[in-house]
Amino acid sequence: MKISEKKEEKRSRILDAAAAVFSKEGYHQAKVEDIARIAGIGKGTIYLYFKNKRHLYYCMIKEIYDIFLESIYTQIECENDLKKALKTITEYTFDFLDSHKEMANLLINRPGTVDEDIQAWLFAQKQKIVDFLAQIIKKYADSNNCDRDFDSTLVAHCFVGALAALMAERLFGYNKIDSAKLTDKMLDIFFHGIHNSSVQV
Amino acid sequence: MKISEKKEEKRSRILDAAAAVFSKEGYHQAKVEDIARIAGIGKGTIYLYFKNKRHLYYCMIKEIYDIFLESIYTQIECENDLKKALKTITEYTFDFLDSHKEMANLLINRPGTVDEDIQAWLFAQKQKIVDFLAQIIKKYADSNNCDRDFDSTLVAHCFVGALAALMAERLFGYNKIDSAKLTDKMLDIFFHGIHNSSVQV
Amino acid sequence: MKISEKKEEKRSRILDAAAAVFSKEGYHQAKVEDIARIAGIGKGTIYLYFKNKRHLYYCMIKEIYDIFLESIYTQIECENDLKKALKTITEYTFDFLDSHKEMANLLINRPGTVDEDIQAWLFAQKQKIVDFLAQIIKKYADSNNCDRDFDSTLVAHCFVGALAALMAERLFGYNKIDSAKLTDKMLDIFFHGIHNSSVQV
Amino acid sequence: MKISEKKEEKRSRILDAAAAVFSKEGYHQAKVEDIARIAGIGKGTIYLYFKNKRHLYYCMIKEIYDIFLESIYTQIECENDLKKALKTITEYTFDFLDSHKEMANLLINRPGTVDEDIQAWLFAQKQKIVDFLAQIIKKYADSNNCDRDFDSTLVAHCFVGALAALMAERLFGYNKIDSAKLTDKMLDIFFHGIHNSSVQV
DNA sequence: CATGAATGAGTCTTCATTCAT
DNA sequence: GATGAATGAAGACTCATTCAT
Repeated sequence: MKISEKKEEKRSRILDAAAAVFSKEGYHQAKVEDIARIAGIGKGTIYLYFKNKRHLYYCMIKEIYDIFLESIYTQIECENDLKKALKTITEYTFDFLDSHKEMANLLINRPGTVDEDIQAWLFAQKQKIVDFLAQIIKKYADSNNCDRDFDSTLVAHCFVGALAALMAERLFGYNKIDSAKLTDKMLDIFFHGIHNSSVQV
Repeated sequence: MKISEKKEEKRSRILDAAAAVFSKEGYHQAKVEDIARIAGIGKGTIYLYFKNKRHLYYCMIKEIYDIFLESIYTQIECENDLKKALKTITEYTFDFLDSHKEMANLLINRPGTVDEDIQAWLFAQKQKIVDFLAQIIKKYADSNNCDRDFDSTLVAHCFVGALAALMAERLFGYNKIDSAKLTDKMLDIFFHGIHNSSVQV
Repeated sequence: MKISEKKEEKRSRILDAAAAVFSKEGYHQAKVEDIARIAGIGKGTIYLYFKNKRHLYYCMIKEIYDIFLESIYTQIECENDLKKALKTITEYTFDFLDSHKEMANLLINRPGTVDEDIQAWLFAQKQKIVDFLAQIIKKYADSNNCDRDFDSTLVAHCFVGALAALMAERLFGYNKIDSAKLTDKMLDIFFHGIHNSSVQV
Repeated sequence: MKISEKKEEKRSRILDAAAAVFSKEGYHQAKVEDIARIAGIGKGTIYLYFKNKRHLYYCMIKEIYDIFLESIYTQIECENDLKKALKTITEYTFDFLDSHKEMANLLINRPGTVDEDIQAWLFAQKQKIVDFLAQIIKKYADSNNCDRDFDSTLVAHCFVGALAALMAERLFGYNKIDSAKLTDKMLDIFFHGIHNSSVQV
């Protein structure tokens, strides 16, 4: 127990260091030796925990994704109101990335840097998010006897895309209004569009 | 004149080869030698036209962006109807990427691969697009005496994000409906949102 | 006593494992960790018995040589008939290597793999064998009032060389006739040469 | 023509340097960088001529063998007298190794150091020599209506083995009598054996 | 005593870049 | 101008050895 805890703790230290270095330098510029130094361990030790640099990168990204997705799922699972669900997701996303700035940069601006396998994996992850969203959007549309006919998957893609764009923007300093307000604004557009509804009345 | 034409032509050949290789391999996997071979010239010749690999990459991306942006601007400049303008932009974007698939992949999935400078430059380009869109959206909102109060820059970000997401999706095979239909669907969501407006009436 | 017996037994297990691994992989490809695993002990334990990898290799080879040489000496020591002595040596050598195939391969095909010291030691061992043979050949020549004038050391070298060559051949599958027959054929050549003696008569 | 000559010359320089370094250090201790330095070129240049260290080693050994074998074949091809043929081979072998001492050491004492493929290749080369010898021995036996019944391949193995043993001995300083005398002594043993023929008369 | 987690020295190999021709 | 042979800096990875437990 103690040993496996220790190993887990060291593995975690390596992943943290990897996150820091990969985020700052990008995959190719990052040096394994730097990651080791920052983790406070020897170069060779990394290879006791991860098969190679690529594998370390993959594990690091995977962990971030897993934490993120699991958290989202947990928060949403009992929510039946679409607006509330999307609000939760959006706000959580903003907050999550606010507290993982470097990783956010990596994920948003340098995603498929390594090779096609990892690019495909990242794509699959995004697909999962989109499917999840599409599902709850569909439920909403059905339950509201919505007369409008929209492709919920397409809607989900747009939503995720918009979210990603706003996060990217946020990362570079613009628009540091708090996440709740930003969420409200974004959802307003998403739910009502930009059409001047007053005209319709 | 003849000489400078020849030079221009060779420079162009190099950029094309670079686009092909960088798109397929990504920046770091791409080898200068391969680019030279595909361009049908000697390795050293590339260095007569471009300072180094990084510069070649930058020039190549810049050219794609310039062609793309200029084309957009030209098509839009006299358009006063927002819907028509966005439709033109969206459709053109889809078509452009359909005919530059490899570059699209590069730009969407491996953007800031090289270093922070290029990442910043790419960010600036995107900003330009967003600003341009925000401007025409603003004009639309003002001219319609729109009662809704939305941040046109934020709207522009969402629009660009959604567009990017749909293009990424398109690249990987889903949703091969023609660009005109996809554009219509997307704009519908963008203008009217997903809210069940029938309820409101 | 019990303890030292236990130690001896463990040392022996390590040497056996070393023989197996070194034979299969060669000195440089062999990993200390593999030897430890096969010996069923921890990696560090090996270093309680042997100073380092090189020393382990040396001890292992030395043990094989010691067993081999001692056995030869014992079998020969009272033999006065050269032909019988050589027959015994040759047959025993073939049989010994038949039952230590991997080691045979190592000793014959990858002898001085490690460094000059071990190479020199191996050379000295071979020298010992040659000297031993030369001695009994000399005795034979003297006792027979042999009129031919041959350098018994040179003869011994030739004999050992031929023996080694036939063993190498044997290792790779050719000539799987039994060792007794092979011995007879070889000794016939050695004693009478290939000259057509019938012509002389 | 000039270029290919130059390339050939450089390739040759690398092979010479490789022979020097590999002979002195053995395959695994040898550093590619040292070979480059001794060849008077940059480290990377070696990789323009040879796929990798292993390939360089293989090419180097192969060249030595090719020169050696071709020379032997040429000298022997018209020789019908076995004794003269063997004399030529033996003497040439001694002289060749006298003038390629380091390589001789490598070939004799550290042959299959690298991996099983190279070991197998070396074995095949030796086989070729043995077969060649066996063939001329057979011819001799047949043409002399030799009444003795010996396996010419086995004889060839013994001969090659004896030769190798004497060369090994020679390398370490013993027996620096000239190659002609050594050859005579050895062939005498080989043709007439050690049996006291005087007894037979 | 025994262990195996940790270490880091050591090396091959790649490839952007240069420069003599 | 154009070339491509030559270069060497740089970095991932291995594994013998140590030492805290």
